Order: sequence, then C-alpha cells, then structure tokens
Amino acid sequence: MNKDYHPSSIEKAVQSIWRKTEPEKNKLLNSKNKYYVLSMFPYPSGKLHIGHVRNYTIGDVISRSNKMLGKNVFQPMGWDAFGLPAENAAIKNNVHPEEWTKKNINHMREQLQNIGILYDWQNELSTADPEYFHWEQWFFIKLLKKGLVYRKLSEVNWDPVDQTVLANEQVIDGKGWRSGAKVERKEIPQWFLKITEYADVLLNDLDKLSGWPESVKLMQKNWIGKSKGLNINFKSCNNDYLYTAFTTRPDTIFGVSFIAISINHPTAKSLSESNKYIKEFIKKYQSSKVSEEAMAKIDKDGIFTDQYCYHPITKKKIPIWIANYIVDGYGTGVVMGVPAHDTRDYEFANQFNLEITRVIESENKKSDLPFLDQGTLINSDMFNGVNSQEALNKISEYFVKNKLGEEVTSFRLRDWGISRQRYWGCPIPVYYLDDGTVHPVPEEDLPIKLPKDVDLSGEGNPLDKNEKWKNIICPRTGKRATRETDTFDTFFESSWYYLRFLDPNNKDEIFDKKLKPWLPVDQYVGGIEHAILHLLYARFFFKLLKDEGLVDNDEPFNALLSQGMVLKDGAKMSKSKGNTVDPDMIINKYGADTIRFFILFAAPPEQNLEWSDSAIEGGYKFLKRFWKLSYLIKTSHKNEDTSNDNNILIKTNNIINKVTTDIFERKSYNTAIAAIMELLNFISKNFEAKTMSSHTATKSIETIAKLLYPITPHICYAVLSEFNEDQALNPVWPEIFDTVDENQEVQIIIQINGKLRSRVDINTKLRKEDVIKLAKDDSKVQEYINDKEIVKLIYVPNKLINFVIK
RNA sequence: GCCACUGUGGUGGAAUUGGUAGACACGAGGGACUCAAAAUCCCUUUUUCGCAAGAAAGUAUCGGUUCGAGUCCGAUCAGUGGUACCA
Repeated sequence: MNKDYHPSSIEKAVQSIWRKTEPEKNKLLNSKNKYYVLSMFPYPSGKLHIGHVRNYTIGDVISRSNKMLGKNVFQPMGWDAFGLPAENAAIKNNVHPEEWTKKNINHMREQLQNIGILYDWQNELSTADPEYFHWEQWFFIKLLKKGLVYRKLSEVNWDPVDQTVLANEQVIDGKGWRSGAKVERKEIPQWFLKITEYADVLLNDLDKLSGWPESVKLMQKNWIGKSKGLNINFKSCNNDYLYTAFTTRPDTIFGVSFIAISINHPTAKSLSESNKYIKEFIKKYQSSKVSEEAMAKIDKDGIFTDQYCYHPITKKKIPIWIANYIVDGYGTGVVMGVPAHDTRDYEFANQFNLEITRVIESENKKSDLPFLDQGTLINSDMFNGVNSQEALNKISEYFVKNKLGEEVTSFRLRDWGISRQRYWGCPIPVYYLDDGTVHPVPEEDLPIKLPKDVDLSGEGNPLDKNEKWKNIICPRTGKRATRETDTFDTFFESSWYYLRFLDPNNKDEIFDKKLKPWLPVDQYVGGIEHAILHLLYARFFFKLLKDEGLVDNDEPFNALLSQGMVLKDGAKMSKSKGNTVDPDMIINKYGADTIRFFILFAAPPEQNLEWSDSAIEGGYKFLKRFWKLSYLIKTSHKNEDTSNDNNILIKTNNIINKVTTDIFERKSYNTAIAAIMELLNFISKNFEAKTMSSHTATKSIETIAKLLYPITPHICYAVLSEFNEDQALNPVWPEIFDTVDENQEVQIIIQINGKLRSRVDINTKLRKEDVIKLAKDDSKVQEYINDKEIVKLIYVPNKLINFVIK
C-alpha cells in the first residue's frame, strides 16, 4: 500500500478493473430482486456541468448502496439528443447538428466514466438514433388511429424577418434573438395530443405515488387544476350571440359589472374591421410573447367595444370590453368581471372607472376590497343573507333550471402541443395529399429519417425548404404528396426512454415483453425543474402505453428524488447564461472521489446548492486522512490492548445505524458523510493513542470503507482490497458488531420555565421519581426554585425535566 | 401575477416526532514542526458583557399557540424553480 493518496492513479486503475469485469449477458432476463435506478438523461450540450455531477452521483449512490444489499440493480444511461441548442450551434458555427451532438455525446460519456458511475453501458441509447425514434413514430401512428391526436390552429412567436417560429427563450424583450425584429403572434396549424382526456386519471393516480415528494405532487395537482363551476351565458344586446364565461364563483354573479373578451375573440376580430381604434389595440397586443407568464405580468389594458350584453338574472346592461390579459387557451376567452371579488378585475375596473359592487360580506368585520374569500351574500336580490357555500349550489341550480348556464368541470391543463417547426427533432410520420387529406406513413416505411443535406441558416424551416425530402409519392395511391415538415416536441422522446432502456437494440418491437417485470422504475432521480412538464408527460405517456397493452403498471416511477438545482451567482446554471462550472478541472486536481464526496456533503440533495469552489479542499483533506489512517493500520506494529475496544465498537455500531437510515431511508447524504467523518476522527484518535487493538482497528477501517463505498467507490475499493480483497469488487453493506451492553448513562437537561438551567447524568434504568428527586437536589435548580411554588412538572424520559415555577 | 420550495454563525450546513440551537466541515486567528515554505498536527472561533465562573440576546421580519417553537399557525419581506416552444 502506497503511503500517500494519489487519486489519479487509484481511480484509473480501479476504473479499468470495473471495465474489465464482464457485463453479465442478458442480465435483464432475470428480474428477481430487481431494482431499476434511473437518473434523468442529459441533453448533450457539450460538457457535463456540476448539476449533472450532482444528479448522477446521487443516482450512483442509490445504485451502489442497493447493490451492496444484494439487489439486482439496473442503472442505464443515454442521451436526450434532439433539441434546440444543436440547431443554434449549427447556425452559429456552421456544424451539422448530428455531428455536433455526436461529438458532445462522446465527450460527456467519457466524463461520466471518469466520475466512476456504474452504468449498464450496454443499454445506452440516443433519442436522435433512428432505431430509437422509429418506435416513437410507430406509437404516434397508433395514437393517431385511435383518435388521440388532432390538428388545430395555435399561436406561436413569429419572427417576421427570419420567417421562423421562436421558442419563448429566443424572444428577448419582445424581439427575436437573432434578427432583433419585433416578434408577432401568429396562428399556425399544429398537432396536439389529448392529454386532457387523461386529466382525471393523472390527478387521481397521484395518490398512488407514495414515494414522491408531496411538493411535486401538489404542483402537478395545481397544474392540472380541476375545478367545478358554471358556464354562464350572457346574451348580446345587439343580436342572439351568447358570451359564455366560466366561473368557479357563481355566488358573485350579482357583482358582475363588465364582460372582458380576449383580443382573439371572434367579436374582437370582427369589430376590428370597422373600428380603427380596436384594430390598433389588437395590433398592439398581438406583438407580445406567447407565454402564460408574460400574459399574467402584462400591464392591464382594455378598450370598450360600444356593445353590451344582458345580465342573465337582473337583465341589466353590461358593457363588453376587449382586454389584453384574457388568456385564450384557458376557459372560453370570456371573463365575467367581478371587481369587488377578484384582484385582476378590481385593477381593471379601477383603471377604467367601471362599477364596483360588493356582493360578499366577510363574517366578522368589513374587509377591504377586493375580498376574495367566501362570506355572506349582499346586494344579491333573492339570495341576500345566504352564505357563499350554499349560494354556490342555489345559484347553480337556478342557472341550470332556467337554462342560463350549465354546470361544468373545468381543467387548467391544456392539450399537449407536440409539433415544432424545427429540423433537429423526430419527424412526424404523416404526409398530405394535394386535396389536403392527412395520411399516416405505412408501418413498413418507418422510420422516417431526417435528411442530412439541409440549409441551416436560421431562416425559415429547414425541412420545409428541403423540396427533395418534402415531396414524395403516396405509397398507397401513387399520387403526389408532401411530408409533414414539423418534428416532435423533445418532451416526446423523454416521455418513454425508461421503457426503451430495457431493450434499446430491439429491431422488431418497441421492447421485449419478457422484460415487463423490470417496470416500473424503482427510483427516479432528477432536477426539480422537471417537476411538472417532463414528469407529467412521462406519466401520461405511460398510461397511453398501458392502454395499448404494452405495459401493465399504472405509473412509471415508483419513487422520485427531486434534486435541487446547483446555482451559480444565484441562478440556474445554463449554457445560455454562461455560468456553468466544468467538473473536469476539479477531477484533474483532486480526483472523482473528491468531487463526488464534496457535492453530496455540501447540501441535502433536495435543496438548492449555491456553488463555490472554496470548500472542496475539505473533502480532499478528509480522503487523505482516510487513506493515511488505512495505511497506518495496515503497516503499524500489532497492538493487543483490547481495553477500549468495546466502546469503539459501540460507537461504530451507532454510526452504522445512523448511516444506514441516512442512506437508505432519509436519502440524507450530507449527514451520512458527517457521521462517517465523526467515526474516522474517533478511530484515528484512539489508534494514535494506542487505546484500541489492531484487530478492532482493522474492523473499523473496513467498516468505514464500506459505508463510504457508494459515495467514493475508488478509494474504498483500494482500501478494501488491502484489508479484505474478496469484498473489494462486490462489497456487502456492513452489519453491526457484537458488543457488551453496559449500563447506559445519559445526560438529561433541566429547565426552569422552559429555560435550560442545568444538566445531570442519570442511569437510564432509574425510575421517574428518582430522576425528579435528583434534579430537585441539583444546586443550580435549588437556587432557582428557592421557595417558589412548582406549578407544573414536565418529564420526558431520558430527555428533560421542566419545572414550571411561580 | 399564479403554483411550489427555501431563509439558522464570516461561509456550506446539523438539530430525524415540538424538548440541550450551531453537529460535521470551510474560512479566519493563534501555536507546533521547518533554514523557509508547502503539507500535516494542536488550540480558539454565534454576538454582547465578564479575568473567570457565568449572564443576556439570538434561527429573515412581525404576531400567535404551547410548560417549551429553528420546527406548528397567521401575516409580511427576500431569494430560487416552474409558468405549457430551454431541457
């Protein structure tokens, strides 16, 4: 054993041993005791960043620790290879997206291997590989035939100069990132998947996910946003047109003082033809970004249409306004304005001097407007004095009975728009005949591959411009036809990759049904930023797969660890912000074990971690001390003094128990590491003071090597191979040692009126009365009690005594 | 704006079920070793007062519940993530 710790040579040697260990052939055919650990696969953006290292180290700790328990662990890795950055790189540096992506993948694979993550590399996949997206296209056609896919007009950010659709990220201050042109909203036909048909089951099945964080489930629940309410019809005063507004608060119906419609509402559009002010208003707000966030933050503006509709009960005339803050896709694009009881309506009404009528009174005292809670109805005709809860029912009944509206269940969730006007994505496998009809590509012609030779200038849609690829002959009729030039949203690929990981090279089917027992994923690990979209889409996709009979479970991910972000300068690390940290430099300087150790020690996995490189040295120092102590124990003369051994084993056992719960149950790696450090310090002191036998020292250092093995596997392999060579490659999780249980003394605290005043050591076997007597006799306590009366006494066994005195 | 989360020493964090706030580290200060440095080791390190024993204050802010609150409740402030075309 070398005296000094040389991580680079140790790590290289150990990694080469791991590589040489033959992967088990057809490992997945045996699913007994299976444990499927999945870390979210990366977008191959070029280099791994610290966020990746954190994610994959956590996944590896879970993998390796469960392997040490004897589980049959599967941990795959692959590449979410389609996406926008590849196209941006192509435009900027004139490299083909495929070439760029492949180069990145090769580099990042090497980086992952340098960190020492134990992946089943034989199951690697890339979503840009036609063998992968073949089955995505195949499945899409099944969904199309089932009627779960449809086309409709939908708004996008349009760059009028580059003649291209922009992602929200590419719109900066309302302008195109490349051209600088003012972005317009434009409606184009797009493909949608009917996720709303699954809204209820996606909501209800959240209850089955006991291994998920409550916060993620809550976010998904709120995102789906199921609400019961009323669609209320407001009849136009000019004609028979009905403005239908959805509300969850029919109890405020008497407070309606205006109707607001979106700038895309048919009425707004038709009025703009004859009214130049309305036309200008619409034009002004058509150039804002298409995002919920932008809409919600926009300064409210509106324009009166000069038209009215009737209040459905009072028949009063209500003005109709066009407002810039009404979202089209949500609800009906019509809002009934109740300023007294809605924040946004209140703001709008104040701005344009519209009537504000309070119709709900708070229970106790008068409260400020807008008043959002429920209460008692006032100014509401026959419903005065009724409370909100009751009024909701009564008013709904009234509306239904008089055919003025209907009860509806509404969801916030919208259908999933899956088409993108981009090159670097999976082609949508349909084509169009000249008569406009849409046809799926026959199964035997799949996969539809991307053409290599494309013009990636940043102007227009490369596939649409590629006449050679686009124009085809219909395989069924022999007529001229054109391919769909849209590609899939990249969330499409990441919605089912966990399935394909089981059988990535299968050329005949999406995966071999014999591998079904490996589902669902036992532990999924990934960033909290995916809490809603990716995880919801993947859950949805899994339900689609189930309905197709391809899988048997309800949910794809049994347990989820949603890891916090690694922030730099207070913000998410991303290439576009230029605040990434390259882990290579740290690995070169300190080794992979140090970076693994540090990243786990720095913060609990679920919390955000603000990166700073100053503290990493501490982890390195610890590993050096671990190495040095191992060396000393290995090489020093035998010591047969066993007098303190029992205490050392008791301490070791405590730490084994602590680390076991921290790693397997709490997933609290920072505290597990702190406990291991504490044990090393303790043993180190005793060993130097020669207060423990060599035999016990060996047992202790071996225990540390095993406890630390999932976290820093290279150094632990090297240490274990010195003490217990059989276990170096496949270590077994340590069990506690036999010890002599001595009478336990424990320190309890004594409080006077809840304030800590003294401590006493007691034997745990003492009776309550004796402990109290001991406490009362304490000199400090006597000083405080003096001749005061003890009003109350709190006794928590082995913890504390609290005297409440007067 | 809305939804979710977070806020504890100079810094990262610990306190697992409401019961000793600051474990374990980083940094800083002092010391040992050395010709010197690096490395290593030892001591101190929440703040204020005090030679000390000790006392008081203290977990973003304000308030509440409780014998007892970092932990529970209400309000406020700040930061982070998401907000449907970044992934």
